[in-house]
Amino acid sequence: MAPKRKAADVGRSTSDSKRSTPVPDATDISSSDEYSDGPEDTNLKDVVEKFTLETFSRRSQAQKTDPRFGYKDLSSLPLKRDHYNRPLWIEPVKGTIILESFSPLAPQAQDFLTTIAEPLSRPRFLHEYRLTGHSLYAAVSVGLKPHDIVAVLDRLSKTPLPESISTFIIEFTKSYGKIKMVLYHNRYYVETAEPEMLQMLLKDEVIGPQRISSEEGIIERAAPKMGALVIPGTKDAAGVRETGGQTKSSANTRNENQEEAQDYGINDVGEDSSDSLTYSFEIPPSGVEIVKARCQAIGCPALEEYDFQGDTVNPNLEMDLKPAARIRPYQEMSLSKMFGNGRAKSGIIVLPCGAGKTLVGITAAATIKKGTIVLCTSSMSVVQWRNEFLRWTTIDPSDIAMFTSDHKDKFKRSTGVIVSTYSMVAQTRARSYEAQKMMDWLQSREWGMMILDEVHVVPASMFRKVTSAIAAQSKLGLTATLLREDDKIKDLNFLIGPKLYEANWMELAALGHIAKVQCAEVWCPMTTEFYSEYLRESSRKQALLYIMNPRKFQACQFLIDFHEKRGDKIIVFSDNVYALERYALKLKKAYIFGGTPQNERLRILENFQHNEQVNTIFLSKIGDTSLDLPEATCLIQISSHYGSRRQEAQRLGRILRAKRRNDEGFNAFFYSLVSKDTSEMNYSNKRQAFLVDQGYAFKVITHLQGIDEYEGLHYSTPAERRELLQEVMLQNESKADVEQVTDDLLSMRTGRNTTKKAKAKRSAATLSGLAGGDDMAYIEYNKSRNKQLKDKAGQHPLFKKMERDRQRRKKEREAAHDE
DNA sequence: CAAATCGTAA
DNA sequence: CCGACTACGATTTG
Repeated sequence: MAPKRKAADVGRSTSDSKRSTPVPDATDISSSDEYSDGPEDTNLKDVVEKFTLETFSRRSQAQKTDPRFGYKDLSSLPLKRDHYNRPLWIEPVKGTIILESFSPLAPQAQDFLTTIAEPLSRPRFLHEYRLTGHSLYAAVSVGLKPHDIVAVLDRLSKTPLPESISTFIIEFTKSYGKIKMVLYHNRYYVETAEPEMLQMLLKDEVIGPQRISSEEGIIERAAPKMGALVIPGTKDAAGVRETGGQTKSSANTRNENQEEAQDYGINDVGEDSSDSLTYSFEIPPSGVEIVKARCQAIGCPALEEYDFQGDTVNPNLEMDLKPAARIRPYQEMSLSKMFGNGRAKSGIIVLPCGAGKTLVGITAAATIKKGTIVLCTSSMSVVQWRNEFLRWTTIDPSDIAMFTSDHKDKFKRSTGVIVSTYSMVAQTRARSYEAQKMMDWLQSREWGMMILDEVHVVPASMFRKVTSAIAAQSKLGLTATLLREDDKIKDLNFLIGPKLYEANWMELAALGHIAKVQCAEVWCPMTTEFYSEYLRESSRKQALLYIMNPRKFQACQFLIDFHEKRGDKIIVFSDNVYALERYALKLKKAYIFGGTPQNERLRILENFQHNEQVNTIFLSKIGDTSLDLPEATCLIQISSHYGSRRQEAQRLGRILRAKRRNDEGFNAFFYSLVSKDTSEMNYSNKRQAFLVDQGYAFKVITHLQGIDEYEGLHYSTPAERRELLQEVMLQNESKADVEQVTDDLLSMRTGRNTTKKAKAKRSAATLSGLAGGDDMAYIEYNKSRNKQLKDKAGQHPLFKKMERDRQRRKKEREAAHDE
């Protein structure tokens, strides 16, 4: 049986001809009975396989393929006569599209490609995209028609569009975007433009029963049009621009490029022909999740759209952008994708940090003018969102409320904007009385839109609950980096919606919306003392060694000094708190980490921003997300966590919004200090992958110009370095000590052997859990026991260590305070 | 305010 | 492929 399945699988694994493969092929032959068993069977299978179309094409390709190019060798494809006028290379096997970004058509092509394909890498000259199921889903959801996609691709391609690609597009989009989940007068409808699709849905075993059989039956409606909707803040709204006929018809403001683009058939949004009809049937609110899940399972995900203009049930919110507020072209572009057909689509907008994500969210809210809920990751950003709302819109301050652990406002009138955090809403544990009341209130009403800030955190198991917990008619996700190191990012397609827009960092930088950045990786050799220790140690201690590498310290010191003299404001990042502290103290700079009290943080940041004397601060990874950093112009990274691309991007984002960015020749600087020949190099490469794909070039600096003549470097004598090494090793040993001891402690206390030794550093309360203490009495016992143990702190090495940590933190706080 | 607890990233 | 490991934030409670 096994070989048979194998053959079948091979037949099916063609990425392109998935559905169109005719049935009588290898599968059929091999499954006929006379060949099904016996030793020659496998032999025969091989023969049969050899003659399948798939193997054949694979082999013929393999023969021609230069191994250095792999599947990207396109040399066998015929070129069109005028290929030099056309900017695209389309590769038939994986759907990779290469764009020559120097082509005159590149700007239009780029708009088009970001809509239909996933940008993989966009360095300077050649941009790489890939057609995927998801990207096509996104494309049709903003209103593109499959045959238009094929036509435009063919027009832009240097080679005739591979058959496999056009089949792929047509086949995959056949079912996408056909089904819409519409909330109309506060009732949920499953809507489609094709009667056959409707019949199919009604016959479906899961979806069919959900239908509410009403006297209306199947409802026919005219498809919605953009109509008179104008996105506030755009030039249209201001009436500055003389509107041509086409601008009127689809109020996405077209810039010059797009008008040209028309010649190539790139008009991507809102071109529904006026006489089309839609068919829909009603389902109960409780069925929405079920139907969506089912639609996804049968391969035609339902789009969510909110006909907010027709919504008369939810009260309107009086809110408008202030007349002075102008949104930038790319923000406009992203919003036009969202409101393409006069309804609000759910989806995700990707803009780099500092490019005004908040304003996009606010403008969307001001367009819909319904109750809006904003979710962010920290309570800091809650406050910021509220302030931004007040800053950009005419909203009445009493109409915008916050819901965090210390603010539990409600708005007085019937509707408004509420800003909260994910954890507040996703919370499963006991809530305080107030919070519970608040949650009930949140869940009892319907929201016009849910804005999800930093949407890449949503796929985390806890946070994904918010999408179902709160009844919102449309969802807008905002993020700078739509990537995670796990593979949950694709879940967003169905939790929120497709990616509507993704900006190109380089382009924004060129236009001056974000700062230009020079990225450099500084390679610091290890000193011999440190390197010999490095070679001997286990990986964890190695990390400390390469972070504390004296040469790296010197490089850091040198760079700080160099940039301070240039008048830059510098942020130094270190994920390792110990190193952070050592560096900062040695260089006499302020530093902030998790243990720094709130008021202290504010004071330091305040000084950093306004005090001429304070030009450098050290931050732990606290600075990645939850700190409202004043603008900096230079960033130095001395240690970082594993290979987090998102973190790297986020950190870079800290210098993108520099106010001086439009000064002539202004550059922001991003340094990554790496100890040579250590595992740090690997991490560093991984981390940079995203930025490199965005088009940033990392320069490698092996020797800092002028560092030799620099006076007053720390650790310039062997004696100093030995001292440092000793300290570092001591730090190591104390940690190693604790692990050893706790190991013993655990086995002693649990009577179990040490399979769980890694958990040993947890608090004693957890130990009771490990011991199998499930019944309450035992836990209680352990609690009091814990107290006893705690009281004895100082006697046992574990508690000595804990005590030391406490003391250290206290001291740090004091030290920071004195500063 | 500190501690406990849970959740997150990678 | 799953669990390393550590630092951190938010919330609630005492």
